[in-house]
Amino acid sequence: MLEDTRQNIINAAIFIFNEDLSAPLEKVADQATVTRRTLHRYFSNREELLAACNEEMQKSCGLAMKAAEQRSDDPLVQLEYLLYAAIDCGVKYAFLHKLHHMHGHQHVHKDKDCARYDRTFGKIQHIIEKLKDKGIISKLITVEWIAIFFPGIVTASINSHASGNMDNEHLKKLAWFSFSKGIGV
Amino acid sequence: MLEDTRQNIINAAIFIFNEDLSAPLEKVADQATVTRRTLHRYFSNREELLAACNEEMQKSCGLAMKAAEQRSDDPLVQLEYLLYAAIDCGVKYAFLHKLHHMHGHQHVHKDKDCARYDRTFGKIQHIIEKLKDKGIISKLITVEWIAIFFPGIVTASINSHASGNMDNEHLKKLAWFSFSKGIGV
DNA sequence: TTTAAATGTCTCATTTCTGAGAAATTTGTC
DNA sequence: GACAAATTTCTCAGAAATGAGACATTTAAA
Repeated sequence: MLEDTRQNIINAAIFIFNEDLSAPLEKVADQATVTRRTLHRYFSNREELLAACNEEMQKSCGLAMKAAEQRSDDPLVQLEYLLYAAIDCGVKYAFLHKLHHMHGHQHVHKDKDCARYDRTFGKIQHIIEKLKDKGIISKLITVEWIAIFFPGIVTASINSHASGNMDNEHLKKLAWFSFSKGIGV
Repeated sequence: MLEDTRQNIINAAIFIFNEDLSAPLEKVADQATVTRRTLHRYFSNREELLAACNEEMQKSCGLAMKAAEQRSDDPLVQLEYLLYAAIDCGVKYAFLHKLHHMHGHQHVHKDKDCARYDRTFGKIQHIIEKLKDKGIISKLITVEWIAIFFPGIVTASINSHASGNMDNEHLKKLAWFSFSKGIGV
């Protein structure tokens, strides 16, 4: 119950902060159907809560990405699973990505947190390069663009899932179709 | 000069609010290199400023989309121009889209503002349907997904543009490649 | 160069957000 | 049902954000 509440608050925070980073903590409490007072017993301030969100997102996304990658040896299949995994991570992926690409955030690999982020998502870039070498992906498409395109597709899928009028598995298939065709596979 | 400042503040607000809707107004003022006092002389409160942002985005995006559409009669070419126009609108497009798809915003066509938004971007959906009827777009891809995919590509392009390491025209071409292939053209 | 408009500076009252103590209430467990 | 833990309720003080008045300074245009 104790850990439940804590986790519950973190999830609520990720959900709220993803849309409005400076939202009052009361909104997070409301989202978690908890009193602001309770929230403060778990997290003494916004910074601490944000740190917990970050930890949760890093851990959760990290595990999901790693598991996805290990499901196959074929880089193209890996890429497909990685896309599905990212979509499954949902808001956790979206918010983590936002934090690391926000204006004002200096993303440097030297930073512990950025390094961890890079370790989780750098795989994708690596796979892309491999596929490009093999000639599976059109040489005309730059790696930089694909690195932007991938999270673009993921956040699009998450938005679609949020608006709710679509079967999740079908959605993922569509996302993969658009992504794979979009990089010239 | 007077209208300059006003416009300047609005642009700054769109930029800041797009990333952080509840950001203190001081951040907007800073972004506009103006005092908070000056900002308040133009907009007596946050709500008024947001309304002005909305008006600016609607007007600006509305004109751009209309112009793009009129550059051709071929629906596929229209779609391409619409994508370019949306990317050119940049943060204005991104924030407007966000506002109308935010959790908590009930998007109903009856609402004046939502209707205006729909009038501007409904064209895209209409074109998609036309292309689908003609068999140019794969029947397997749903219109709902494309309606999500389009803004996904646009925001991806905007993010890429923001991170700055890419030529704008090239970026647009890549975006169009990924979008058109991604919908099965 | 003068003059009016616009902006900046300093200040202040008000509101909202934050963080936490203390007691009452609910929840889960034995 | 009794007990302990967790949460709520009520409360309050301090911090931050907001909105605006009064006057100094800058800017642009005649």
